[in-house]
Amino acid sequence: MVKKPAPDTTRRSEKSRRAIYAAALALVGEVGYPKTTVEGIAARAGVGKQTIYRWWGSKADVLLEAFLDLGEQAAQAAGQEPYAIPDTGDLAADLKAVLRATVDELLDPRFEAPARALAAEGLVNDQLGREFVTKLLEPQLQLYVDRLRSAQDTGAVRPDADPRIALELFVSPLTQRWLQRTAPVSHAYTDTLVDYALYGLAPR
Amino acid sequence: MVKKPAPDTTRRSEKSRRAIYAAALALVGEVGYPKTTVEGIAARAGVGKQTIYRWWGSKADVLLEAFLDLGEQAAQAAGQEPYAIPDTGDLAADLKAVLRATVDELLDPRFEAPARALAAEGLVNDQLGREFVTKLLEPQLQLYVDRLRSAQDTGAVRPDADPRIALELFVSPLTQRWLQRTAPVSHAYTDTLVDYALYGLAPR
Amino acid sequence: MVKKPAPDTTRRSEKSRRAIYAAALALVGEVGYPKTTVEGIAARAGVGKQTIYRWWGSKADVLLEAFLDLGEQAAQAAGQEPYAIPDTGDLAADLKAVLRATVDELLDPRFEAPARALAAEGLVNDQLGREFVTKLLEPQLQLYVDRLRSAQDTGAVRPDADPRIALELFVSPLTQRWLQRTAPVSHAYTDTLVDYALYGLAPR
Amino acid sequence: MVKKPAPDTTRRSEKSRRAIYAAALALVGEVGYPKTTVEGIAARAGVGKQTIYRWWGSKADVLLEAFLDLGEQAAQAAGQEPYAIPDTGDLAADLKAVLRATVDELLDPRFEAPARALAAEGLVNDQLGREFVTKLLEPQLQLYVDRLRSAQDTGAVRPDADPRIALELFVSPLTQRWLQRTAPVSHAYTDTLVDYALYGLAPR
DNA sequence: ATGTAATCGAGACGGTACGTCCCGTCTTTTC
DNA sequence: GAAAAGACGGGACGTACCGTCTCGATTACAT
Repeated sequence: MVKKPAPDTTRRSEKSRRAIYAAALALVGEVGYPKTTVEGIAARAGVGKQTIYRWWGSKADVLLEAFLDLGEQAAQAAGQEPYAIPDTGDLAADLKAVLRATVDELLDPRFEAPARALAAEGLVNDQLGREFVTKLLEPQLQLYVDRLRSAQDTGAVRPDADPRIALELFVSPLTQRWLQRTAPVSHAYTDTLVDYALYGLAPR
Repeated sequence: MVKKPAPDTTRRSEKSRRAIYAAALALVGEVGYPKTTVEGIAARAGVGKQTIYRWWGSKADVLLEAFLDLGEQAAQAAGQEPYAIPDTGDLAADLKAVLRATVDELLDPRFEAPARALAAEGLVNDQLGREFVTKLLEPQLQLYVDRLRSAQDTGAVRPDADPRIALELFVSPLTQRWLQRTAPVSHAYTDTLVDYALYGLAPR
Repeated sequence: MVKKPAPDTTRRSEKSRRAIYAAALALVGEVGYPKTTVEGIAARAGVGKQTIYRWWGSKADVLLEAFLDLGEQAAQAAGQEPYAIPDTGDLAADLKAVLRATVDELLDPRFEAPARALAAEGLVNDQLGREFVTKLLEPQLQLYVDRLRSAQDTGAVRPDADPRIALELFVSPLTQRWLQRTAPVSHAYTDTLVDYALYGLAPR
Repeated sequence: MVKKPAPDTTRRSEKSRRAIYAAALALVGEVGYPKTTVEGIAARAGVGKQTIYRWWGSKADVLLEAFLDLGEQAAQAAGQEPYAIPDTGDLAADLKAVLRATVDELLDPRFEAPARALAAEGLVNDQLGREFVTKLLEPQLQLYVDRLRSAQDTGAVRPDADPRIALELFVSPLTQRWLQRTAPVSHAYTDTLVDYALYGLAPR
């Protein structure tokens, strides 16, 4: 197998990289992912196609990095953002707060188009799906695992519950509603999810 | 606006339709959705491209119909299938049974590739997403709504719980694990989901 | 070896073919052969690139056919063209007349650019060179062979002279001057060539 | 207009220049002129592309210089070569001898590829054509002019013949046969050319 | 039983985008 | 300050499919 020689990262044009990120995100937002083309990104970024192919393997790769970068930018802009779920002692309140923030983010049009596109591509493209999950999804989910573990310590959650599964009770429904547009998402909705998940559907 | 005259359905070639379904499903399984092309389907089905464009609007449409047809075929083959969730009086048992069957289906390679492809396309293509949800997803979910309503009548589920949200506690996690491959799905997993959803994460 | 299936000639678009010929000749004339691109020809002809690649293997092939067609058009337009060198009995006069006509043609800008381009490409591209020679050059030269043979019958040319070589004495110098622009060509020049060739450089 | 400052010739790397010549000639011989690229020459010569663009304007320029250099090398290697046509008093014999040597050179594969490539490029590229003719062709032809002038002094050639045209009678046919491959070249062929040119085609 | 109109397999067509190859320029580091 | 290295913006390559458009050949209905 002939591996093409890796390009020299130290010579890379930062300006072009930023322009490519911006163009990719803009195009996905404006014309949608399927109509976003490498050629279009290059033209919009004022860049040669080869500059894209030199550093990325596909438009999906570009978009993933652009999206990760967007997340970092937003994080920095928001000041030192916690990267942890608050722990006020009131689990229900903490989860509801975080999920409300998540809802707001999901409804932000700047995030929506690329996030949806990446999720879709990840379903069908194994390699990208793997990256999407490990780089974006898992770190988020881990925060819930941590908070639930803490709740188990204080007795707010049953000690035998598997936190990795438990978090799915409120996270997955939200994700699915948003991705598949089966129904609108709202703060009331996520509040309800938390209540159902914590206290069960069966009468107490 | 000139609407193209609807073709004469009575003259439609049943043989071609079936060949197109078969070719579409086979190709999606073999080379994946993105590499499946209308041209490829036509060639494999021994059919002119126009025959596809005459009856469907895109490869996604073809695949959706092919998949619906596949479902019907499977249903008929399986004899009278319930199209309802059993109601033995034991809600937990009934849900676990249905979800176990669902897991088995999701792991069937014949279903996996096209289902995943359609889900992915639906995320990014509004019109198809809508159809996917209404024709495939909603009917399934409605069965859970019905069963949960019945459970509310018998007092097994709190009367104030919204069944449409309640079902998401166990259905969405399964869907997401399967679609995004965040973790493997199994009978044990869905059993756990049902328990958590019914009895809550908080200690009783 | 996988030979791609020959396209169906009967379905070929005559209009596109003509448009491609016209575009190719125009572009070679306007921007020169090296800057003439398949893409440019397609755009100018209002044709998809594939339509060119379906019927020709390269821009050189296109130009060769376009040029042959141009010759046929011109021939038809000129009414019954001779396709033979006149035979008035006066060999010198006949050759001078034909060569003067050739000079006029070589100086016609409509012929010059494509002819020069094809000659150049033929030097470096064996396959095209072969075609250029057999389809364009040889038929022309054969006319001289015929006329010289006739001259040998009447005693105007030595019977032991090889006509195929003899004709080169006046044809090749003209060709080379024109192609390589070593010196201008004119009626006087070709007249001189005929005289030198017939009567020799040595004193009589 | 800003003319780029001429680089400092005294600092030029002789080693690189030689390597570039060698690479250019080798590549033209191996893959042909059209597939010979500046990038390829640079890589093969172990040289940066800029080093080529600093000293030459195009691959044609490089090849022309490389070819001229090759000629000088060959000349030096062959010992002090005459750079004049021998003058034994027998014009026919002298011309035949020189033309036989020329035939040998034309058939030498080391000369063939680059010479043909340069001739072809010259047909289509005015500037290079001009250089090719003045630097390579004309000096050669001038030798014939000189020898024919001398022959006119001794009465072996008619005094009113224009030597510049006369030489074309035997030189151009040879050139054309070789370049356009209309027919093979050989010693017998050039001998015949000389005879025909000197004594004419008409019976004496 | 025949005429006729629509579907069918086939595939050429005008296009768009692909991913690759080079162009000629520019920048960085080394000698 | 030339040289090796190679990233850059750009343009064209030749290919793959798109969705539309003719072509006969077939087919199934209305006469």
